[in-house]
Amino acid sequence: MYLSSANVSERQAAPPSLAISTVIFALRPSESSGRPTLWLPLVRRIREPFKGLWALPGGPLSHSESLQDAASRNLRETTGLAPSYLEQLYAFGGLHRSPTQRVVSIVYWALVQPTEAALADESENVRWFRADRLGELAFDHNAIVDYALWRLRNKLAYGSVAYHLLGEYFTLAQVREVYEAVLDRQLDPANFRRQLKSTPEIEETGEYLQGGKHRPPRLYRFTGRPGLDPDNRSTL
Amino acid sequence: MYLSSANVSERQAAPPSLAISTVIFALRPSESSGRPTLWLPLVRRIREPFKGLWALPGGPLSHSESLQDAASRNLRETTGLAPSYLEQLYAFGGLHRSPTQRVVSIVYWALVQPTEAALADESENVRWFRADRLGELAFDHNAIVDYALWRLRNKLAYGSVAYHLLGEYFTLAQVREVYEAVLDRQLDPANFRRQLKSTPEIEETGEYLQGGKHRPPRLYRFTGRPGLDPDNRSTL
DNA sequence: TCAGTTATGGTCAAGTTGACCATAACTATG
DNA sequence: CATAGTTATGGTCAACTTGACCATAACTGA
Repeated sequence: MYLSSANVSERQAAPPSLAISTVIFALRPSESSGRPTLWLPLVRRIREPFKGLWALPGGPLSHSESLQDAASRNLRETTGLAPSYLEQLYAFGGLHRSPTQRVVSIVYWALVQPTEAALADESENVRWFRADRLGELAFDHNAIVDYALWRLRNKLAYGSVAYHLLGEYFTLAQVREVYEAVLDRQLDPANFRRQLKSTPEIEETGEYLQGGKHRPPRLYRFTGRPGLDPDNRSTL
Repeated sequence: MYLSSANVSERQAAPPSLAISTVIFALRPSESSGRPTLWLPLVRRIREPFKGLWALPGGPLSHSESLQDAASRNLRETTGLAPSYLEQLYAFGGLHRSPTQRVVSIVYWALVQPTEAALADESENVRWFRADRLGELAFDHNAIVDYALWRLRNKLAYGSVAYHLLGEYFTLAQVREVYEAVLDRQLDPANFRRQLKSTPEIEETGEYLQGGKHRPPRLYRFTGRPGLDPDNRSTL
């Protein structure tokens, strides 16, 4: 018996509780191929419901913070990370998301750069998983991750989000690898580079990436700003 | 003095309240030109804060309904309308949206067909306004409508939403008028029709629209399904 | 009957995209 | 120290898409 002590009528009287969760994506080299792959951190449930299962990092909304601030905070608290991109994903409010009470979750999604991601805290109860190899998660979190992946692929196709998975300087081949990892298909290097070169937000630097095994590629820098959500409109 | 009786510490102790609002769009002929234009229904605030100002229809989330159901319900209750399209827009949760308490609003946007819209209830406290001629609205509702308009224009450019502003049968010129009204620019009739004819979801019927002043246009029908939000994925 | 107007089909040039080829520039290895 | 291997980079070509524009069809109303 692991239901909360509230009975049915008490539960209906209480307002639906409001939580913030975040789907955090970062690139890490795959163990097998070494190519960059999408990973995300999950936290282990230490209480019922779904005790022992992995879940998205999240928590309640505190009073003095905006929704986005709450997402930033639980991202920092669970993983120690600061996101380079953070956007609202969706508000999930189905009646039976949690067996014990009605919860409305406002979910954000975030991208972190690989230098950051390498430093991320990992522990008994916080672990990174490949986005394409999650097991069964708590609540409706599998569906949420699926939707976040769909959104990531979409945003990638449009424009400016790929660079937030990379460091400040990058080669065009690294950008292509991001696309290949997220979209899960090969892209023609020459055609891909032609497209990138035609976007004015990608700036050529004078530098080259040294230390590789082959011809050293030129380094580029992204100079665009992310699109404007309602949350971010004021910050311009 | 129109603050609620709660003092600051009491306000901070109470959880942020959760509300659902809806931006409802419909096409109506402009009074001046007679061409179709975007309109939306607003309700007058009869209480503080913002008493007397116009606001988006909305209300609290009841316990036994999903977020989308709540949006449908307050749409029906305030305007008597059933939407042909309904999608979550955004969750607005800034700290100072309401001067009296912390409110998180999950906002939906809806499209209704003109036959429905013509029957919509209108009263002292519910009135339709041209989307491009709203005055100052209560709360942050001007910003919310702006964002909803932005989303509508976007979705229109992609694909399938225009038809939800029209009846079951329509001419290609009517579709073009929808685009012209929403995007607020003229489109070349010949090029526009070429694009529509290349989309397989638009089906030619044998019928023609009679009674016009000129050559009778052929009637078409839309056979596509709207895209899949998290809310609508199960319905397939 | 014809002038006015919308519906509809077509052409053409400019731009974009995917498939593919060729050369440049580096490392590693014999 | 030459050369094979590999990635970086630039280019071509045909198919397709897009916007500007022209022409004809088909109806109404005078």
